[in-house]
Amino acid sequence: MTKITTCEVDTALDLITGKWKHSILLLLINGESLRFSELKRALPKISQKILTAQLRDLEEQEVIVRTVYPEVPPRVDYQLSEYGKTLIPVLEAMNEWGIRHAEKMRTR
Amino acid sequence: MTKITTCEVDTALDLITGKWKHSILLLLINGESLRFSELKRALPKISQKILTAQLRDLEEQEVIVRTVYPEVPPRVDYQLSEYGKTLIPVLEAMNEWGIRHAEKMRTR
DNA sequence: TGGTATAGTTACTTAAAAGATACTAATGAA
DNA sequence: TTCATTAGTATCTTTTAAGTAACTATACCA
Repeated sequence: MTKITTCEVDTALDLITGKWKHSILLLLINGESLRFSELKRALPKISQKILTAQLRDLEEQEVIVRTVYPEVPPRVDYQLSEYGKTLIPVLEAMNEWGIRHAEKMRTR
Repeated sequence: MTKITTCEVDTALDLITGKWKHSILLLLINGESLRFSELKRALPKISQKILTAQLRDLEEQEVIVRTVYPEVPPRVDYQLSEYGKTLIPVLEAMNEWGIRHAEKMRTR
């Protein structure tokens, strides 16, 4: 077994943490490709500024792909990159743990 | 496949995020049981206040166990609970992803 | 009598993340 | 000519997380 190191875990955490990033990722996992406005609608409480910032972060890490269509009004869509898909097992592990944890907290 | 939900992922994230929590967890995974002062030494830049706060959080979620020995000077040690050990696969998934990500970023 | 050790607490400050609100460019449609 | 649409920016404010520094209790040891 490879030893788990703080540093490598940090790297993965950076991509998932923040109030919104993992929600964005999950939408893109489940919904294929989504426009800016669709993400905004799916996360009604996020502000445009924050949504933009988070998307830019994810794009910079090459986890999502941003496609601009030269139309008016503008159209931009976001999808998980092939690379981003490698995050799915990580989110799955967290999801499974979360389900068990919720159950545990419910029955105590 | 179970659908990954924001809410369950959130639960797991809460336990791992913050500047120090996952480092504390990793120390306890690798080092069995550690005293407050040992954790402090292992994380030289954390303040006592924050270390206490993070440990209390983890204890409240039943992820770690706090044992007080009625001695003077006081002795308190912390260890992963059986339940806490169920987090190991989650950290492992993140660790593996982190290693691959580091490699990718290095070779681009 | 004063110093040392451990595991904290308390009160205050700073930095980082997030939020609110108003604004823009370009085009077509009424 | 004005309005609607989309994907943003720019500025300012608030909230949350983290950090700093000083203080405490208790017993032992010199």
